[in-house]
Amino acid sequence: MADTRWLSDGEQEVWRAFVTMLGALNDQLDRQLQHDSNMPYTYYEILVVLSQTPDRQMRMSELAGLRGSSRSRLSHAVSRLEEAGWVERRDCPTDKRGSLAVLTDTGFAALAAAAPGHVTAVREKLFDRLTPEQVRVLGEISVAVLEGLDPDKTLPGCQETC
Amino acid sequence: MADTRWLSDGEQEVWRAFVTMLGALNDQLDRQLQHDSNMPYTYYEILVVLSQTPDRQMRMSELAGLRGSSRSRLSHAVSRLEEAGWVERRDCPTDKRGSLAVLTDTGFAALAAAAPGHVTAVREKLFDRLTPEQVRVLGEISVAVLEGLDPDKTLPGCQETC
DNA sequence: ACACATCCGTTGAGAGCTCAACAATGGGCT
DNA sequence: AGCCCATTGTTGAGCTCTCAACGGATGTGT
Repeated sequence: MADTRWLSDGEQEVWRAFVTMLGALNDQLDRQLQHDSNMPYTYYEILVVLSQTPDRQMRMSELAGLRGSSRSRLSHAVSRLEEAGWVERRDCPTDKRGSLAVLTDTGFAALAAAAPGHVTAVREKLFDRLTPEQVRVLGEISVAVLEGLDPDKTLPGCQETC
Repeated sequence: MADTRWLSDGEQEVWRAFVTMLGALNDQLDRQLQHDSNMPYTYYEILVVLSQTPDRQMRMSELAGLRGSSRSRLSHAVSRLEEAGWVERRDCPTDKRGSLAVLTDTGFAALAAAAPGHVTAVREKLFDRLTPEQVRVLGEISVAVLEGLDPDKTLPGCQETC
């Protein structure tokens, strides 16, 4: 461990700026959604995925895997979404172990109400601040980093969902 | 609100990749620290800031502001760090309202032990995956986004700490 | 001096997440 | 069939964060 490759001064600066930016961006987007639509960002993402599904429903396990979330986390989240009336659980017809998460009409309406504010925030905080070239490179970077991350999580494929 | 400027297809792709990358990166770095050194990333950051201070101590308020953390969050965190024996609270001599967070020798040792693993993880997961040009642009992007974020949080200046 | 607004740090309740343990089902192997 | 192990989803405890409220100190204006 004595031969740790420390970061150069330049890398440290980038890392520091990157981490600070990440934290602040997350904070502000999460706060916007929580304040205006009363849902945390992670729940918003769940609703989005369900809404893009043909039947507005999906196996719990698939839903979790698609978003790099643990089963436990998703189960807790869906319980909470159920209390809000935005999602319902249904038994999976083909696998007695399984559950389906189903987006309700109320849930779809809540999502539709939340989306404009969220998208506007993303645009103002992120895309409006960057040149097209920077946006392009940001995409490259994201994909490059994702490919190097542990086993599972490359970009979620669309085979099962589309 | 009817005239929301939605994201283009390209922007959606970048956003999706970016968010996924962010989540996975955070997850893995946090897990590494938690697993190998038994501290969450946010606590690690607190120790780092304190260790870079001349006296290894800082006002609670300044420490919170420097990292974009709420006072409440920092107070809870320092309480926890105190239980671990890594930090101590001391009264501020010039302001009877204030408290100083002081890094203990044990805390410094814990930080020194945690640093190599963390830096290695950052290098492997992030910098080793990127070209020098991508690193440069990532820095640009981070600064650009930071400058556009709400009032307080530009890059923390070094006037008060250095 | 005195009142008033502001700032500092803490506290407690509640929400979301992680982790380990668990019951129930499925699927492969003999 | 029966056995073994993997998979699915849930649960409860513990931790961190947020939010609102608070008591104490500061300093500002009159």
